[in-house]
Amino acid sequence: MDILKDLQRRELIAQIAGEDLTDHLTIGHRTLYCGFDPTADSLHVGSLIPLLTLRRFQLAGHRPLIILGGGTGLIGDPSLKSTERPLRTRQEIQALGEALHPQFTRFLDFDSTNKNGAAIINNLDWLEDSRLLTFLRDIGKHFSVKAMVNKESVRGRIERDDEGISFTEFSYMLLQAYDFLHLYRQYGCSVQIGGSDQWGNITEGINLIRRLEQGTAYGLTTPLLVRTDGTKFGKTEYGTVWLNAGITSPYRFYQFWINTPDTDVYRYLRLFTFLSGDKIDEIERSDLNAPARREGQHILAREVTRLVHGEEAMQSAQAISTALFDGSVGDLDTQQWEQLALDGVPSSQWGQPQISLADALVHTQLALTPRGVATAGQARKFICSNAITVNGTKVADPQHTLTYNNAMHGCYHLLQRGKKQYHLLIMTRR
RNA sequence: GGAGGGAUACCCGAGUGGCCAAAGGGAUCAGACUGUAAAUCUGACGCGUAAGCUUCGGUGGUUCGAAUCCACCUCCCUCCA
Repeated sequence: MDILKDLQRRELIAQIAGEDLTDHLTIGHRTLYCGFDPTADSLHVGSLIPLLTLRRFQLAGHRPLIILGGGTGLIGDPSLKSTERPLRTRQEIQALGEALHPQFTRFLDFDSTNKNGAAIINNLDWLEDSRLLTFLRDIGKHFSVKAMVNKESVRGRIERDDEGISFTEFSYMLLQAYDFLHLYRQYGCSVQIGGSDQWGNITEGINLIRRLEQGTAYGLTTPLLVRTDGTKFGKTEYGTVWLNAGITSPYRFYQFWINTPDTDVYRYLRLFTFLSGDKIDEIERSDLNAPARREGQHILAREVTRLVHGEEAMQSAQAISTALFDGSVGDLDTQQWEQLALDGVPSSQWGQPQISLADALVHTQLALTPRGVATAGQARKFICSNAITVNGTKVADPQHTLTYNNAMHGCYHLLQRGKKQYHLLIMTRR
């Protein structure tokens, strides 16, 4: 399989550095890398693009390296960022790095007995001990400030009157170039991939390798994802969609993909799944005949959730979705209710044997006014305007009261406002 | 330092003595239609079941009655030095 052709068909290539990259990848099995700086305690859906691209390369026989930016994270990448970031402490960076570590292992094969087994390497290992004078003489001499200043990734910061850039951040591209050089020397790593914001950093690395090693290295960037409606990819009303199941539940994750607009779904299938291009075209064709089925969204949600959280979590996310959106809440068993309570929907407890529906809507914050406050008046309005569903049944009676008796399994009341806002009220018994 | 203009609800913005809880637009939320979509239409959008209560930068004042008039204060903008 021609990996580049596949990537191209999937629209995964923004830019390529090195004209003969195809030959390079065809002639032999190569080592490539992508860096991830620990800027949060979880990766998010946006990180999936480079991560899955590494996997695509691995499936094509190449060896992927993940560089955990324990060193570069201490400096901060200014690329295409409009403001200077505050420095994080070493402890913070280390903690974030440790949190990210397990997330990488899911997507690649780390079997070291395989020739192309993946590895995770922390660039703190070599950046930590580099010596300032040596670095400035041996590495710094090969960088032209003029060229660096002209990089699109920092030009905005330099040209704007109201924003600046510290030398610390400005030096970031030297470190990343140095990483590439180090990996080229130590691991024979000849290809770097990254998001399109990394283009400048990647090409500097390639230049450095050419100058110091007379070697040829390559770069490939993936496009910046923008939804067709112009909103930022990976953000929802619930915030960023993270890969960590403890932060973004598998159910919420599944829902994120289910809600993909039609205009984006086939592109996402290409970008985020390992279904073949032909298969995806086929899905698109069949959806054209039956758009109401939204086969594309379901397949997308299934595939990506399985990939990130595993078969079991995907199944339960799917079961919860079906129960919630097809109004068959009564079908849920105790175990599924417990899971819903755990991370499926927001939930809270109520320690008394009854509560009026209106009060419950205030208590659970579902009766939110446009200003963002939950009030009794708003609760009544919602109930009277037919917006409230309790355990799958519309309730329009403002006097309705929740009790043990009308609860599911004696304690669960699934409150729903509108189509998508849920809250699980659990009535506890003393 | 001098001259002028301004501050209205989440945002923009109309309102210059009562008919103002305050036009209009956007955002948000709900309903209808749908496919857990888009578009569209309808409704809600200070708090309160209601009577009513609290709002128009702040503090006082004039008035039967103030977002509106007066005084002072705070902040913003423009022009002249």
